[in-house]
Amino acid sequence: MTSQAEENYLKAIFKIAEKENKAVQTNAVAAAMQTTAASVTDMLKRLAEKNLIAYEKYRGVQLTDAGCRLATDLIRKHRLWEVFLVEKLGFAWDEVHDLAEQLEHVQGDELVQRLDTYLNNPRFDPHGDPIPDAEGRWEFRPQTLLANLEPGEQGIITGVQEHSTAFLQYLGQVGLTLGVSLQLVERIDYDQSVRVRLHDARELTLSEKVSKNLFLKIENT
Amino acid sequence: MTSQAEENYLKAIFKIAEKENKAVQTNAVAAAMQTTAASVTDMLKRLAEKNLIAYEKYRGVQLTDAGCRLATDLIRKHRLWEVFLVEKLGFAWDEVHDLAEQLEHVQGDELVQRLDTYLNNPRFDPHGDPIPDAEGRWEFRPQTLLANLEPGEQGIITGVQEHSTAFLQYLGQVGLTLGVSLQLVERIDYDQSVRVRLHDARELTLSEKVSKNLFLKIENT
DNA sequence: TAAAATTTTTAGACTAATCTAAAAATAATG
DNA sequence: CATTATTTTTAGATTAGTCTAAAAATTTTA
Repeated sequence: MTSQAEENYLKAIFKIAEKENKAVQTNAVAAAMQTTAASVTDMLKRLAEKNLIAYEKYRGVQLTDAGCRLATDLIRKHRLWEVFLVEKLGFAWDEVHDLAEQLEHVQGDELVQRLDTYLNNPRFDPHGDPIPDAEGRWEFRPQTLLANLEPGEQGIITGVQEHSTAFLQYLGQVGLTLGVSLQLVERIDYDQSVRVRLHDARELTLSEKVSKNLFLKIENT
Repeated sequence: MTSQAEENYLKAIFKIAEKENKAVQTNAVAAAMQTTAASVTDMLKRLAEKNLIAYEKYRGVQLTDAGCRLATDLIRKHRLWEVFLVEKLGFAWDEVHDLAEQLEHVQGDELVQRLDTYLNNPRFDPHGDPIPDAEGRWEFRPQTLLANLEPGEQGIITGVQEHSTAFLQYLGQVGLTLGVSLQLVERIDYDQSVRVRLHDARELTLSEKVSKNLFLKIENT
């Protein structure tokens, strides 16, 4: 059996490993978990003992197949619960993370399977992140940052890079949510901000920061 | 903040206090929590420190108003989640206890409130137990044990005294669930077993044990 | 009401998870 | 390549929650 603390470490390691394709460093985990390197070292020993990670002193860690599977299951549960909270209970997309963080630790395969069915086997969560299936596989969906669009190109919002409450709330306020279609009108050379046109012809100016955190699926017009 | 362990103790104390109207004994808590008296004593000190119980050495405990409120909130959450699991996810009434036991510890007032609304503010859980409202109050519903019915009297099943999987499964197998209407045909003197007639004219013989664990609302015919 | 039985508490130890401070290993730099 | 700087690990403590075994308090019984 894995404790909640262990599960949280596994998830953190998985997410760091997703971005960098080298062994995950102790300090990176400490930063992600908001704790000290010493605590991380202790936990890494425990996880290695349980064969959930391959750990070599001073050399960083990698998830084993078992650890990777556990992490994937956690992410599956987290994202399914997020769908539930938004679709069924009517929470906003910036309100569900902390609740899902708790719900993902509830044990019960049957529960996850039934929840999945109840939600009609969603493949993406309310932030556009893919939901692993019962076998731990998930769908890859090609998407581009708004920052990489050429003027004139058009796309549908499919996800966010940053998940902060502030960013999600801002997007919600200006009417940018998943599925919204927009066209890049112009990129300002001076500060790399972008002017975009929405479906209803309304125009918005978005900072470079925003454009580098918003994913779109480019539409052929 | 209260830990899950603390919450479980509060709930156990609440449930024992519900039945006996004297101070709750250490050993009773130990039995309910399936642990030792020594562990209970340790926990009682912690809970007293937090003013959740009134504790006097060797004299047993009572919940304070704060402790009682916390216990009630937990029961509210537990029973709401049970409704969710049965009504929305299609679990059987004998499968939901352990899952609800985990879900009840998820923190978030907004979550509970929205869940309650989503489920149409149910007043009773799948076993017929009352669900406290957001203020901690619940509905009293007069009900009688099948064992106390007179021959000829008729009633609707409203709840169970015992919550064991075995009992619930047995009831399910013979078609006895909440809302089922039945009439007491005869009580056998020899072993106090009862013969009952269902709505569809089918007759069943139920042991004394069953009749002492099944609640009914008597119907005036 | 004194002895026996029961209940409860204390004492001391253990594990998981965390911390700070110091030591050790690795990486970076002049 | 020797010396900093950084990263990581160890050492030693702390807290919550649990345990066993023994001591203390209370209750029951003769």
